[in-house]
Amino acid sequence: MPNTVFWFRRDLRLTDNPALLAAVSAAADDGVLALFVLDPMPLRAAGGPRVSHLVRSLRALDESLGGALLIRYGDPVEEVPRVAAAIGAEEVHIAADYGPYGRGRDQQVEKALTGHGVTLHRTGSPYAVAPGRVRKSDDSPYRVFTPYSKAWAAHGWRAPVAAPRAVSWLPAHDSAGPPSVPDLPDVDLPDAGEDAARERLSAFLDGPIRDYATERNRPDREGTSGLSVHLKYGELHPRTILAELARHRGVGADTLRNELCWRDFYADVLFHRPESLWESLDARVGGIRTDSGPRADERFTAWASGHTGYPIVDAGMRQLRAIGWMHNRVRMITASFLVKDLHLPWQRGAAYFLDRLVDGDYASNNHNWQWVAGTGTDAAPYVRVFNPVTQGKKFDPDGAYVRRWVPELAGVGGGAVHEPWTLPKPPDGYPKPIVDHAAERRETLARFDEVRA
DNA sequence: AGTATATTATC
DNA sequence: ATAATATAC
Repeated sequence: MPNTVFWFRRDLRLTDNPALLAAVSAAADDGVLALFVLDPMPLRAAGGPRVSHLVRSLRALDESLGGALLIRYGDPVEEVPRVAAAIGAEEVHIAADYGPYGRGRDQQVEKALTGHGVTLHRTGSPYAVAPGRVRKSDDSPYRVFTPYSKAWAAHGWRAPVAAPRAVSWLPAHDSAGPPSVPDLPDVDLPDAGEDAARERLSAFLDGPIRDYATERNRPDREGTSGLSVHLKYGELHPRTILAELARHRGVGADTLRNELCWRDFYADVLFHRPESLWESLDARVGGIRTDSGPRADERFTAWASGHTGYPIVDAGMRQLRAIGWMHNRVRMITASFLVKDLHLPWQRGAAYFLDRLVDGDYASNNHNWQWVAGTGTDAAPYVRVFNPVTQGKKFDPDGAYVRRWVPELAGVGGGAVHEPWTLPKPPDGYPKPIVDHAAERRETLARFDEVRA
């Protein structure tokens, strides 16, 4: 096998990725150099947890492979041709995702490689079923989740590949260090790397999966799978999870399988309709009146910084800012608040989430925002407006989640923390609600009526 | 995977 | 009186 360059996009997506692993293993067995050339990392403070996870993940991978990975951080359009030339590479493998979307950089790299005598391969899909594979009998894509999920289950998925064999690598000789990681808050971030991912999966299957269906909605407890970040960085392949789930029975296994199906479904939607990343799938609902201007900007800032006066919203936004992760239930609540209570476009919130989330995935994030906004594939016959107080009381009944992330409310006991404005002595330093939920809900319903008419 | 209101069940 | 269930938007 000739010398080979492997370019992985910002998301590694190597682990258990059959095509990529086969190519990497073959190259490694021949003693050729394999490389990771990455997009420039977002080094703003906002990306801190993400940069941290990526660097730790790469180091773990390097360690598991004997410490001989050549890792470069830089613009792939420049770095891939440079490295390919330096090692006389005849092949370049690109791990592409989402098909039409995201091909832009690939094409730029491809263009930069023309005339260098290299063969370009696109390999790998970080999904259980590759986007575009599950189709209706007339070959058209599914537009609704439930029929897709049935076809997805019927389609089935390959078994995950085995872990890579022991490999012998040429010594790394690159001097470029990793990007500096911005100062991170003093909280525990999840461990990075394949071993950590598999440990998390085992720990989840050993217990939490039993009550996953309900506990996953409790931000005050550790009831989620915690696997999203590992999926994001390719430390765990969905097929690995599905293979393990096959050995478990029950509603918990069914629920996680369904979540993985959502992930595949939204990637599939993006594959077929790449414009859906930032354009509303339902143009009519997407045309709803939104607010802009200085007052809207102030409200956005209050939302992003966690100062809306609605405790569950503020707790979520502060958790996101602190650790680059937010509980999924709270993601829905905070997203609903931005769109339905503050009347801001969903794209603004989606962009902020992508900027901050360590597990932020284009397809899942943006299509879930469309779901919340009512512009997505899910055509509910009613307008979903999350009530932040009801949701808080229901899913954080004791208020423990709010107290953990909103220190101004730490002294308020029990579920009353979800409506501090009703307390005889509202705590100092915590803002009053910046809008009245009941009034804004009516406003949203009225604006929906405008586009429905 | 929503919310508000009405109805029925349960203490 | 409060909780579970049903229904409409």
